[in-house]
Amino acid sequence: MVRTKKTPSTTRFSIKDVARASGVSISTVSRVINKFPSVKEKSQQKVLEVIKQLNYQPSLLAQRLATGKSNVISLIIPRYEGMFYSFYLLELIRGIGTLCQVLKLDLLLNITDSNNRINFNGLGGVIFADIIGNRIQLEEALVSGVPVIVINNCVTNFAVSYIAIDNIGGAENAVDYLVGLGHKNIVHISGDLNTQSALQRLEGYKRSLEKNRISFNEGYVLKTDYSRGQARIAAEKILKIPKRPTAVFVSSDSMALEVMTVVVEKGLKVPNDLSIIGYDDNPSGLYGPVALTTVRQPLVRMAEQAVKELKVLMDAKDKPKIKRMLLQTELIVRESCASVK
Amino acid sequence: MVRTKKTPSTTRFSIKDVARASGVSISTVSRVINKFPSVKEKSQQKVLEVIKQLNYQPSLLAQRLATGKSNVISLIIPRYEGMFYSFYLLELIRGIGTLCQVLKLDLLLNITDSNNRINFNGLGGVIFADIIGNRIQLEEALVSGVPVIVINNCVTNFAVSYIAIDNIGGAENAVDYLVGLGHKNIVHISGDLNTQSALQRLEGYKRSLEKNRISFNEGYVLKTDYSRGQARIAAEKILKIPKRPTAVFVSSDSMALEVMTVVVEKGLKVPNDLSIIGYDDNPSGLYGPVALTTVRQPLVRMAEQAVKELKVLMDAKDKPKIKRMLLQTELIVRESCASVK
DNA sequence: CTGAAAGCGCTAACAA
DNA sequence: TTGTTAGCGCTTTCAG
Repeated sequence: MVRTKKTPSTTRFSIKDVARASGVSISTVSRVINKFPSVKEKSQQKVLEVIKQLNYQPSLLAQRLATGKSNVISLIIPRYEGMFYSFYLLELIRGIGTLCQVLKLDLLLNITDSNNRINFNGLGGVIFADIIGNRIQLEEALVSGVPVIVINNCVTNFAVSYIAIDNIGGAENAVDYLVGLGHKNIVHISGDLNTQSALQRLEGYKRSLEKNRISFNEGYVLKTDYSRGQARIAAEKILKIPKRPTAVFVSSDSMALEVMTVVVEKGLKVPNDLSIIGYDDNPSGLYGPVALTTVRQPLVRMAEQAVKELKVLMDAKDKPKIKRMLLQTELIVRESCASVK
Repeated sequence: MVRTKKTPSTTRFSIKDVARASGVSISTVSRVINKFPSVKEKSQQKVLEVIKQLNYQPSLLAQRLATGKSNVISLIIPRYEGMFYSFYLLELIRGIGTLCQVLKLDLLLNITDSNNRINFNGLGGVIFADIIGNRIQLEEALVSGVPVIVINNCVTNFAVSYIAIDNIGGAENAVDYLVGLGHKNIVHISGDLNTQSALQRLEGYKRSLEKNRISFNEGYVLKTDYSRGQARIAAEKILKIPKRPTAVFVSSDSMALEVMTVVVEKGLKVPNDLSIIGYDDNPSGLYGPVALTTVRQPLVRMAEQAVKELKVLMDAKDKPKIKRMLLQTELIVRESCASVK
């Protein structure tokens, strides 16, 4: 029976049209599309020609439905205030997006908070760009059975693969560097301690002190929410400490820059009056009164690794075992730290 | 005939399972899913219950294939060097992503250059985040018939809706402001003149000069590729101009910051020795020796407008007519410009 | 108010 | 090497 003609959002040709126009069966067209070697040269030629002529593109929808496998992956981004104010996310998207293009994966973006049920049905895989505030989604993803990979967070309470950055080591190196320059009076401006990164950087700070036999002073840890405003407050506090610290390890570059600004405002000099070391290798660290010494995280590499690993999970026949990777940071020495005698 | 069981990437329940478990037909389940009013209270209850129990989620793929309409939109991002070094893109993604979530649109990300054929089949709509280097894709999209909207570029040679920012006006205002402060000797550091934005900002600069009866001097336009490196070179050239300019209008904040750094390095003062005005309202403009006066673009609003407009196109029964919108900028006065007597 | 059945565009046995 | 056909999971007439 003839059905009323549908009006698809984009009126295009289907495999049937191609088959008809090239005088072969649908299957043959399908074979050509999927590059089966068994198609006779001649038929292939003809089909390819028609495809070009009609400007035909196979419907991904139908392909996926038929094969039962999807090459769509979703990048799940927490709708977290700080998220869009770091350049972290952009680097991530760049890394993931670029690699997806190469691997012929479709990248779906999902900016979401915990109130949002997301439909994992039909997804080939999922990447969580951090999981702050998205634990529920992670749980649901896991239950649904899609391949999942978590980025930038060492998730221990779920059986899931992750790829993160060695924040503890990075922070430890940074403080070690300061100690190496002769500093003993080192404060730390921490980020939002609800985030794992801030927690780990604080831990790295402590470890370095301990290793270097410098006693840890609770009052030397200034807590912030990663915002510039709180960085400013912290900086002012630091400058009021009786025996003024000679160095500060700041949990993010943007905060470090704010600290630098405050210091300069007070008529003091960086690095002579205060050495500052940041974290992130944010490009804007190159501006400011003096170029910021900082810790670089391999964000793009982390992103790419995540996609590669996800692809492995997606292609795996049987359930592969969980992988947990930690990427190392790199100390970027510029001009905001001086040695002290 | 019984087929070999498929192994879909995610093994989940189908509408059939729900139908069976609730003792109704597939159609009834479908009606419940789609909130048809004609379903008997009792059946509905039962179905809903089973759905919850099985944790069933309808396959978007199948839905789309069956209805012939897709609520997937693709954001096409040129793989353009500068793209990922501005915060433009992040703001865009934030605006678009957030609104998509609200409107229940799936957002696909497509980072691509002109070598890449993208499959518009199955897409509900397309947004071009600028079209530098993606003219071919735009053309193909238009041919394919998907609803298209272009952002940040006044495309005149294609019959397509766009929503862009009034760069000419923004630049003109900036220079007017400088003139208002008494400056007559104003240079311009332009961006990559292959981009429309740079071209328009240059145009705005010229218009302001003309309007204010200041003669235009070709040598007062320093051309760059929007990079910091070239900004530095430009800044050095400016400082060598015999009768030193008193103000500079820079085509981007990041370049303006570099100029500021150079000026400070030479032992000069901003804004007393040189007034600087940027463009973008990049958050990092708040750091640096002095807070940067700049031109703010309504990026998030532009992004949201684009999605809204695209939705209109997607929902339209008949072909709606082309819309072209220009959003106004806002001058953000901070401390990098001084008046001159 | 509900069910049967066709069909969306494609893939993948199976048979020829 | 190719065509036939069932079926992916859903929507949508059409009949009841």
